[in-house]
Amino acid sequence: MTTTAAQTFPRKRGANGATPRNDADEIGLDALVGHAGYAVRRFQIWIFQDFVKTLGNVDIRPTQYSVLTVIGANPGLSQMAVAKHLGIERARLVHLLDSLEQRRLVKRVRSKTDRRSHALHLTAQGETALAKFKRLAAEHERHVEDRIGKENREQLLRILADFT
Amino acid sequence: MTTTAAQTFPRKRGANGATPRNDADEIGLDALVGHAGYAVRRFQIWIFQDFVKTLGNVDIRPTQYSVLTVIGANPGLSQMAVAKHLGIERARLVHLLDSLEQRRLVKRVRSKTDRRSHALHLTAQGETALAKFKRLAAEHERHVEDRIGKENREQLLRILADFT
DNA sequence: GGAAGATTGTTGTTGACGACAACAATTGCC
DNA sequence: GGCAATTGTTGTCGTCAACAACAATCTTCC
Repeated sequence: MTTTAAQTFPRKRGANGATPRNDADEIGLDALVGHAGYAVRRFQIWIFQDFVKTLGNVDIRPTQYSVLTVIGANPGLSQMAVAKHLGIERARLVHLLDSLEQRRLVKRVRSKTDRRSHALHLTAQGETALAKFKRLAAEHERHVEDRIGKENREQLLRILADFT
Repeated sequence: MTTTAAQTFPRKRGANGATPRNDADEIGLDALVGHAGYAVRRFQIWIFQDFVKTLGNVDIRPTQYSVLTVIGANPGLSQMAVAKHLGIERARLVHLLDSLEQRRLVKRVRSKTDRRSHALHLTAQGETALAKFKRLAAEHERHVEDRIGKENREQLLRILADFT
């Protein structure tokens, strides 16, 4: 391995099974090393799974969380606006909101100024729920720190800042 | 073609729409900033799209590329082995290989030693095709460099090295 | 003021993907 | 020799991105 990297990490991951490393078979991923997309994809899967697991009790998935967070921070947004700023398709957002509205976390209010659009708001229940979700999300974020290291996480955020 | 996506961060991304930045509306993503998962997800989507676009002419998707690469580097692997080392489910690999075998890039050979399993090999055609794919993948990798910077890309790879 | 065009929410379809469950063929173990 | 485990396969389910079409509603322009 010419990779001067990875000395700060636990070598093997036993129990949690997130990383399927070579177990004494030593197969060469070779050409895949050096591909940013591959590393990012694997990491994204890991992070996603941990998020889902950590917020499992409250049954909130990453996309749902991002929607709630944006609405909470910007009440009255239209679906179009939320979709655009999260990079979600508006068609997809419809179902997401259907679900969140059924759970009484979000409500759609017809806009007075533009009767095509809906103004999105958290319900009172949604507000308190979101507060809880945020605590759990922070816990998840600590898992990330534990996994890749505090400084590495910060650098990651810095590097990817303008994708947010 | 080569829309040569974004050489040095055009502040706004108009056409390709990968990065939905605020267009003079200035909505607060606020709470989402600081979430590694969110940044990674957005980045992953961007990188994925660029890969698909760059390898669009040859009709190869990231997962297919990773399968071909691993088989090319380790001829004779079983499906189980490939699946495990790529973190793909063996059920899913079946369809991937069906497609790649139809395109005469890969062939399944019944193993002599274990007649349950298939030894996977690239066809001659598959070898030359993969060489071309690798050149295109390298081009894609340059797009990543252009997008986030050379050092940042290297740091990213270093940070995520043990997920590969 | 009204027709033409754009936008917003909605419904539906397609395809890639991860997660599971079940099954036949085969192998390994005792 | 029999029984559990493994391998490839098929199928289902739910998430997600990408489109396309549509009705209701603005906006623009003549």
